[in-house]
Amino acid sequence: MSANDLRVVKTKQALHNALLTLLSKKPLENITIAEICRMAKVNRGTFYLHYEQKEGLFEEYFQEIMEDLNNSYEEPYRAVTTMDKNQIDPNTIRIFHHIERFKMFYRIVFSKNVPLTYYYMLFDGIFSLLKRDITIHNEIHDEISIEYYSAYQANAIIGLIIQWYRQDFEDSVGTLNKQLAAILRIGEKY
Amino acid sequence: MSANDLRVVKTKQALHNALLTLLSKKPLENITIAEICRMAKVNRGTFYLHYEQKEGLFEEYFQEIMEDLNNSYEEPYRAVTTMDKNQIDPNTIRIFHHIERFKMFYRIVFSKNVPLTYYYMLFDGIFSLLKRDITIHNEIHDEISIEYYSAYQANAIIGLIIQWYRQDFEDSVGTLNKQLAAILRIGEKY
DNA sequence: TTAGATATTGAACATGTGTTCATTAAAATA
DNA sequence: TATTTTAATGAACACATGTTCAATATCTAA
Repeated sequence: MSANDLRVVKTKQALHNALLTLLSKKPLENITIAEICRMAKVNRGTFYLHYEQKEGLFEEYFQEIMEDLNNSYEEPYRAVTTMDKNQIDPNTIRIFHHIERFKMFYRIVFSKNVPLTYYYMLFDGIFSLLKRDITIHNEIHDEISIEYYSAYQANAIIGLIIQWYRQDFEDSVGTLNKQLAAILRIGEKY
Repeated sequence: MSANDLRVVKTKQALHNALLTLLSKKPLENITIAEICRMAKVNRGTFYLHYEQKEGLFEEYFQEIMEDLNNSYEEPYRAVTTMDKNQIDPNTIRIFHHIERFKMFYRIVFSKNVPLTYYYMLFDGIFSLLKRDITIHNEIHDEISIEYYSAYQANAIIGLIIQWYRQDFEDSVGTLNKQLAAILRIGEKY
């Protein structure tokens, strides 16, 4: 199943377009494989040649979005994990910008009938970014595992995003940034 | 559909037992509604009279488990959110005990093909507990929303659990408690 | 205990899933 | 361009989903 074969490229493109069209009309959970194939004019058997479930198709979009997350990150967010938390400029925290930018996708990712897979993709994305920074700045006690610490921090941020999502992303990106900055400052109060 | 009607009780019991038996043999995702009904000797139409998906059936178990979480909590965990983080006795953090106790269930909850619903049920459970404590001790700046803060802390803990789950719960409960205590102590270093 | 209420059943239907296989069409490459 | 390789197709299969409806069985309340 050579990925360069024009036939493969054409088929996948057709499926992508069909899914995107359908997603603009109804949620992923109500879209059937048969439906996607009918719209893409691709044989249903061919679908199974490339994917196991419709979720596999959706995941291909997700990859691109995760790349944007990586790009969004770059410099800025790492400030959060460094020592001088008072010095954080909330506007340098790019992750909430990224979520807002792909709001439409994240509404799917966080909807309750969708499989956990997408959640894990987001988690892994943030996890890697944080882990890299934490390792670089190795600002950690011996007693703490970098894995656990990264998982803790990554999912904490997703916690904010869940809360945000549940109000349909009504708060501004600035609000989210400020909340995060304030929470991170709490530890220092005492 | 009176919940007291003996016929209803009998039907639900049969479905519960069937699901439990099947779950001991294979993951939820590979169990079909038709299969559950065959085993329970309940008409498939009757299933749809009570539930929409097999997940609805599973959720009824989840309720009981969430009650255990509430009981597990009680006094102890609240120490985590109080000010003197140095004083935490890791053994008072009961949540990881709870997870370990229902390991078998949480293996399902965290498996990637399962819908997000269960994750949210766990999240909401921890969220409420934390929110209650945070409100009681109201140890928070004006600038921080209790909702966001609770979501942050609740999901952070689930982050640890995810990491734990991914190593198939090999670490001991004590290890998890120590990791959490150590992480919470970090903020105070500076 | 009986009469009325209602949960359960079985059958049927249109549609979706996941798989197989021989045939056909389109690509790669020599 | 001709040949070879291989992706896509269409048809068929057994099974699952979700829904409807009249007939039946079982409960509740009088």
